[in-house]
This record gives sequence, structure tokens and C-alpha cells, in this order.
Amino acid sequence: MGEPKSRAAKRAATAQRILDAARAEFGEHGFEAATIRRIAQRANVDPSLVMQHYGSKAALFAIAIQLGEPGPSEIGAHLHEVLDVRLAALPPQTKALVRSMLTAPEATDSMRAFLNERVANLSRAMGGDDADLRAALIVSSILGLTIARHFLKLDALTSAPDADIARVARPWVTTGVEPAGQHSRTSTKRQVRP
Amino acid sequence: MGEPKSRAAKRAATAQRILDAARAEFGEHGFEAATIRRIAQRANVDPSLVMQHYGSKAALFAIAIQLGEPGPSEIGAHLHEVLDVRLAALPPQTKALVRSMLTAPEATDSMRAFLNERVANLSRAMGGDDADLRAALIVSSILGLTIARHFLKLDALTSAPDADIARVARPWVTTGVEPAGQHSRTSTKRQVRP
DNA sequence: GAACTCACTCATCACTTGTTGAGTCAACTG
DNA sequence: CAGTTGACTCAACAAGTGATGAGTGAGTTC
Repeated sequence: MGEPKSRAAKRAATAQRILDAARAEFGEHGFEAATIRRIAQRANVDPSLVMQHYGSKAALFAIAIQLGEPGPSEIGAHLHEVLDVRLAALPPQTKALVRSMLTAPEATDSMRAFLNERVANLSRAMGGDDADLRAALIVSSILGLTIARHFLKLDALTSAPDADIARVARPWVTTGVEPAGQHSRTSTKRQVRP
Repeated sequence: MGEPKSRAAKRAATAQRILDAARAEFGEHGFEAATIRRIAQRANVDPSLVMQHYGSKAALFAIAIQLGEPGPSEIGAHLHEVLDVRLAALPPQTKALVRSMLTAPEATDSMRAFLNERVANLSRAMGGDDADLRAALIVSSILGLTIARHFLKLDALTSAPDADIARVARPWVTTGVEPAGQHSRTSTKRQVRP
């Protein structure tokens, strides 16, 4: 175990350890039920130190749910990201954010902003009639899949291997990429008027 | 206003008023953040009376999230129920259940049981390869739509009229009803708007 | 090596929560 | 009409919460 560290580096390491503990705790119990004391215990630290580092429980939460990468805006990469990578396991930030998005207003706002942007990107990339609506359906559908699998742990989604889920989900989700009524494989831009 | 009531009837009415207040409060803030005091205030009643009626906060919550009808098991009726009726507004029980399903273990279990059964019904009704998986995707997708619209209030899903959402969502969701590899027209209903 | 800095702990506060038991007054019973 | 029941309120408790501020001792500086 590498012990020799400068004082500032040790403080930074402690801050990170607290943040990791907070993400895990928020991710398991949500904002309301998570306590500073348990976060501190998880980080092997005094509760008051958590406050000295992050100011308040709300401030710590705001940092804990900050998502790292904005995610790809191209459709194919987006679906690969979601269906292949994120299907197996969620990052702690995402887990904490999703867990509290229905009860903590700050998390709700953050999630709404994140998904709104994702819908806008997808909608622009797809085009066609009802692009916003179709994009929103894709995004909300993936959200539902994530919740049902990782949080509710539905039988059908926890017993099946990841590959099977991705195999069945991809063509079905991809259906929404094309405008309604059209089931041909065309590229991104397409304008159809019934 | 009809005031003259027997003592038992008045007590039953008070119990119902408390239950309604509880559903509303749980539906807005979730189990953890909701307080007996606010529920009592909402029902114009002393906090201790809530306990005398329902025993504990947890017991009250357990009753508050009990869903009334089990819902139709036939596919067409199921989709009509979800896309036409429930799209506009959710019953208080459902709102309370969904709000807390990610943070309150009791709500998580209840929701999992409910959706598991719904998946089983749909899967049996559809048949074909990967029936369980396809059914789970339909169900989780509708869950995601509900959350994105009624709880996160995504722009694209709150600005569009209910009819538009149903029109775009129905054929897309219905795609999963048929086994993979088939991209024929939707088998159940027509998909052209009036 | 003495003086100082500061990451960290300890003890404690103010507050809110769910929950309890005694008391109150109108409605029912004989 | 007197006595009892019971629906309801009042006051209070124990437990747990986020947050505060004074200390303490190892690391840093000169």
C-alpha cells in the first residue's frame, strides 16, 4: 500500500474516498435515506470531515451525481454505448442519479436536462416526421430498460444474458429511428409526408 | 354539504380522507420525504389520529400504494389502457407507487411483482422466440415513457398532445409484439392518423 | 529542533421525525 | 336524562438527523 504522500495529496485522496463512498451510498439508498454518518463510516472518516470537505449534504449530492462524459451524439455509437456497455453495469454517478431522480428535486432537474439534451441530439440526427417524439420514445424506452433491469431487477431482464437482451432490444429500439410507416433501411435524413 | 352521519360512518370517512391525503403526499414527495404531520394537515386532522387509524407510516404506505385493478391481460386492451387512458393522468395509487419505487424497498418489491406478472401475461399472449424478453422490453418501455412524461416531464413528451404521443408510440411499441426478424406491418390496428 | 499549519476528531447543538398515552367532548345507549 | 363509549386532540418523548466549533497531534517550514 503506497503510504508516502504529501499532506495536500492525502487530503485530496480522502476527499475522493468520501466522494466514492457518497456515490455508493446515494446509489443504494437515494438522497433522502442516505446519511452523512454512513457515508463517513464507509470512508473511514469522521462525519464532520465530510462537511468540511463538501459543505453540506446537498452540495455533496450535487457533485456526486455529476455525470462525467456527455455521451456520444451519433445514433449508432449511442446505441452501442447504451446497449452493449451500460447494459452490464452502471457507473456510480449514474446509479446515484437514477436512484434519486424521482424523489430529489435536484436529481430530477439534472436528469431532465440530461435527457432533454439527449433527445434533442437524437432528434436532430434522425429527422423526419415527429422526430422529437420518436427520439423521446427511444430515450425513455432505454431509461425504462435501465430501471427495470438494474433497479427493479425484473425476472426476464436479470435471468437473460446481456448479449440476448442487446440482441432483442437493438432492432426493436432501432425501429423508432426511422419515420413511422417506413420500414426500409435508409440513412439518417428522410422526409416523408403521408 | 351532507353533515349528518353516524359515528362509524364519520370515522370511515375520516380514514378515507387520511388515505387520500397520504396517497397525494406520497405521490408528490415519496415515502421518505413525506411526513405524517403533513399528511395529517392535508386531511385536517391531528397527526396522532393517522397512527390510530393505520398503525404506522409504513403500514399506511403499504395500503396507499395498493393498486386497484390488476389490469387487462389481453395485448390490445393492455395497450389501449396504457397508451390512451393512463397517458393523460395517473391514479394517485400509481403515482405514489412509482414515485417511491427506486428508494422504498417495499415499493420496489410491489412494483417488481406487478411488472413481473404483467410481463408473464404478455409473454404468454404473444408467444414466439424470446417472448419473455420482448414482453419485458414492451413493459419496461412503457414504464420509461410514464416516468419520462409524468415525473421527469421531458420537453418532447409534455409539449406534444396526448393523441400525438399515442399515435407515434403505438406502432413502435407494437413492433415488439411480433418475433424478431419480421418487419411487416403492425398486426393489431391501423396506424394512420385520422 | 522549535514554531506553525492544517487535516482530522470529539463533543454537542438545534431540529425534525415517528410514535405514545392521557385527556376531552360529542354521540350513542339504557 | 345519566352513564358509557369512542372519535379525536394535546403534550410530550426517544431517536436520529445535518450541522458547528473547539480541540489535537502529526506533518511542514524556517
